Order: sequence, then C-alpha cells, then structure tokens
Amino acid sequence: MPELPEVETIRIGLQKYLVGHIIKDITINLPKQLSGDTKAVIGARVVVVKRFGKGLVIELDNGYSITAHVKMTGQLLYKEPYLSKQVIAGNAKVSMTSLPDKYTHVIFYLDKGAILFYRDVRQFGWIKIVRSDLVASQPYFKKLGPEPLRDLTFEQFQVILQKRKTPIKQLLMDQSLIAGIGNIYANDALFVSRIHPQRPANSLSEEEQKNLLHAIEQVLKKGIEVGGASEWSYVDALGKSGRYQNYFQVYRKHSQPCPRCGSEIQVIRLGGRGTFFCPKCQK
DNA sequence: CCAGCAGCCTGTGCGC
DNA sequence: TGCGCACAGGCTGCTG
Repeated sequence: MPELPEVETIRIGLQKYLVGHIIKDITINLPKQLSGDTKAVIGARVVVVKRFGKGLVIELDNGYSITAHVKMTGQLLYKEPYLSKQVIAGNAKVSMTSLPDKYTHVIFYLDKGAILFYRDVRQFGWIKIVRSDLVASQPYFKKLGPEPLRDLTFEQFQVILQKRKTPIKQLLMDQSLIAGIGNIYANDALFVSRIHPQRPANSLSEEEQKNLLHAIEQVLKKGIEVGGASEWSYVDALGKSGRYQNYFQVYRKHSQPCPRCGSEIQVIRLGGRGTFFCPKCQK
C-alpha cells in the first residue's frame, strides 16, 4: 500500500518521463474514479510532478493540475512503445505488455504515442482535475500535516506528541498531524526506536521522541532508496516493483522471531489496523 | 470535539 | 477440488 516512499517513487518516475508531454485525449472507463474538469487537460503540457503526503499533483501549463491518490491498489503507469521491453526487464509484477487491462479505469493519451493510465483493482483511489491555484484548498491536501524529510522539525514533532494521549502508532498515521506515514513505516519506525505502538503519545520521553523522529526519517529514506515496498500491488510509474518488503523489520512478521532479540513478534489490532511489534524490545 | 467504526471494493488465502 | 467467507487497507463521513 503506497505510503510516502512509494508515492515519492511514482513521482520521481512521472517527473522523469511525463514532463514535456502533451495530453491529447482521455478515455474514462470508470467515471467514479475521475472527477473535476476533465476536458481542461486536453492540449495541455505537463510541467512538473509534485507530492504532498500520499497525494500526487501533476501540474499542467494551462493552470490546471491532475491530482491523484492511489490508496492501496492504484497504479499510475506510464508507457510508450519503445519502453515496453525495458519495463519487462525490470521484474515487473504486472506485465506491461498486457496493459491497459480490465482494471484500467482512466487513460490519458499523450503525444509521441505514449500513454499514462490509472489502474486500480479495488477502485478506492481517485483522480481529480482542478485548477492549480485551488489544489492546496482541496479536502485531501488542505488537511495534511507537515512532511517528514521536508519540513517536520523536532520542535513541531514534540508539540504534536505532547498534546495527545492517542496511542503513538495511530498518531503517526494521522495524516492531519504528519503527512505520508502509513501502516508499514509506522510499524517499522516504532520497532527501530524500540517504542511500543500502544504507548500514549504524550508519554514519550524527550529521548524517545528524538529516537522516533530519527527512526521515521531513517525508514522513509530507506523506503525511497529501494523504490518502495511491493508487498501488495504497488509498482512505480514504469511498472517496476520496489524492494522495501525485503527490509521489513516487524511488519507482517507476526509469529516470527524478532530480528533483534529473537522473541516472537506479536500482532494486535490498533485503530482497526494490523499492528506488529516485539513485546520484549518495544516498551 | 473526538474516538470509533461502517463503507467503499475485490483478490487472496484459509477452513471445511 | 471448490465453495464461502474473513481479511487487507486509506480515507470519508456518520454516529455516539
């Protein structure tokens, strides 16, 4: 499930391949996944691709932007004829040769025979076309908290934690407090910093706060470095899988030995989400 | 105001 | 083998 590192990896791919392309036409197979002024993108050129939290913003040269959230199973894929072979070589989970397929809900036809398409098995994601100057006031983008690796300072982090007695893991995943962290990186960051996921956020000592922020930055950077986690259906803009799943410390490792002390990793449900931790290392 | 949870979906993996 | 069902998940919107 794409979180900050996965969405950042998609962004990097789109920034590299999409910028400069002109959108010629759109095909909409599942109307509920696309909203806004869809006609506005026709004839416009892609200028830059940005990311805020887990959201993507593809800015066009006519004052409009394509905003998107891929939720769990969404994929934004770029394809052009001469790239097909190269893409398959990149250990793609999805064979790009058979795409677009029945899960492809929106297709943007670009110049030079390239396409950008949105594929989403569970149909939870969305694409919204809005004026660029209104992106920041859109419901999803409006309520995003500060970005780790970009503008989240230790002082801010401390204030966020001190105010609340919510279990620390739930707090980390609250997008309005800190943007971009999901279940995978929340679990792993807490393991790295040896903090129990159920600890009230305001109970952390200053040292624990520092360790946690450092761990968050560490796991997110590692995630980006290895192209994200492809535990489910995540692939980047060229259909390539990431490798972070090989670095999971505790996420989905229940009943397996803790990589640090050998104790059995436990699983509980916290805020309705699977929560994995080592009962011995994490206090 | 905040916490908790249903709903949105469908492929996967389990038990029988 | 095949069926049925719980489960996974981010976010919105509703309820208590």
